[in-house]
Amino acid sequence: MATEGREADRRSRRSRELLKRSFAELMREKGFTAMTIKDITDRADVHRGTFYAHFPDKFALLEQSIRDKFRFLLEGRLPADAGFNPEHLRLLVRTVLEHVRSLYGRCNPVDTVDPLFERAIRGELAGLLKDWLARIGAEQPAGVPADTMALMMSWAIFGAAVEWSRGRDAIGVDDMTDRVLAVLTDGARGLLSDGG
Amino acid sequence: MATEGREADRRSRRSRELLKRSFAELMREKGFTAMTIKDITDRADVHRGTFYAHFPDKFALLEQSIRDKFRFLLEGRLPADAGFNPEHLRLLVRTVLEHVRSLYGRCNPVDTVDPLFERAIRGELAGLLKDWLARIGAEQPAGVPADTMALMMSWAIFGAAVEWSRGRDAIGVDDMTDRVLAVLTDGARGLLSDGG
DNA sequence: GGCCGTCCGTCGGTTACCCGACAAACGGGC
DNA sequence: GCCCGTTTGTCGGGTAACCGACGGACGGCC
Repeated sequence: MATEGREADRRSRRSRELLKRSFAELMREKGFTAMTIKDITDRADVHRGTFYAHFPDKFALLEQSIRDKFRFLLEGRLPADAGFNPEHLRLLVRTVLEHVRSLYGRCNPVDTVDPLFERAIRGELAGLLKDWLARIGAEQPAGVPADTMALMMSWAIFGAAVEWSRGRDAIGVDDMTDRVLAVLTDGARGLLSDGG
Repeated sequence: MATEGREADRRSRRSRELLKRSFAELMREKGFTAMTIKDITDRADVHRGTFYAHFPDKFALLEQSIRDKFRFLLEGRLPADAGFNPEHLRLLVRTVLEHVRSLYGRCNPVDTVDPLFERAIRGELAGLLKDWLARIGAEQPAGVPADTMALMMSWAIFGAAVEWSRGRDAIGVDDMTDRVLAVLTDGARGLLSDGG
């Protein structure tokens, strides 16, 4: 499986890259369900067995390619050395909102791979947040470990994005971003302290 | 070394191809003497040691690439199932004449790799002729084995081409082709029988 | 002269990959 | 139902490629 480590053996990196590339091409040409493992490996000029050394099945490769695409999107908008601060968090939230909406379009577009998309994007999101938090170093106020914090934030952001994408009463991206940020930074404190 | 066999291991074929491709690119970009083995393998994304598993040195790769180019040129002009007959032989001779002239240009163009070019093209030529003769099957009139016949023809054709390329008194390609063909098919019989 | 950086060619140990074959699951046609 | 072709996922044995290090050759520079 090789763990996607970035300093892996040269051969491993190459095979992975070849598989991803040919998968992307076939995605455009005949779509996900139509393509077969052999199609992918033939085009990548790689033995079929090698596929299974890298991915458990076709779905894992799809998920990986979604993650890659999302990561690529983020790298284009965020500075390379981005950390956990209001400005970057705003950019992040906004990007997720737009990306999810563009995927979900109006109705749910894809047949059965829906939860796969969610896992992929949420996973990438959580990973990024975890990195940011780790770079700050300090523990969170209430002794919450960074992992938990990152995970919950990723769910929150993603959930908001999905809900917003489906909603008929579409408020603007900017407004929605504001709301999400407000919840992320302050939580429900306001409601608990003075609300009923 | 892997003997260039066409049904070799997939990995072998791929590495070879990557090396050749990156060699060709570097040939255009910085030339033969300027490029280093590491340049080639870096671009091919292949370990330096792998290079030596395929080619003894840079010169062997150059020779191989010349052979490939010449073979490609021939495949474009000759039918795939070409055999030993007057029409194909004429095409072959003509192609060699033109190719050699285009390489040798006016003066000798390349520094020290001159004999390398000769070996490459002659070798390819002899191989092709040997295939043709083998497909006919029958032995030659005087019991000359096909190998010898092919080898001598290749030297003859190539020598004529070189001489013609250098000659100031340039007769046309067609005329020269005729002459070469005449010698190839009839040898010096005419001179021996009635000439002095 | 001596020093240094680069390139060459080779080697031993490790690993990712290839190959062919296998059983199992699926779908389509009779 | 049964049969058949295709795809899937797995496995054992063999091998090409990787990696890192080595000694040596070459050229530039002080």
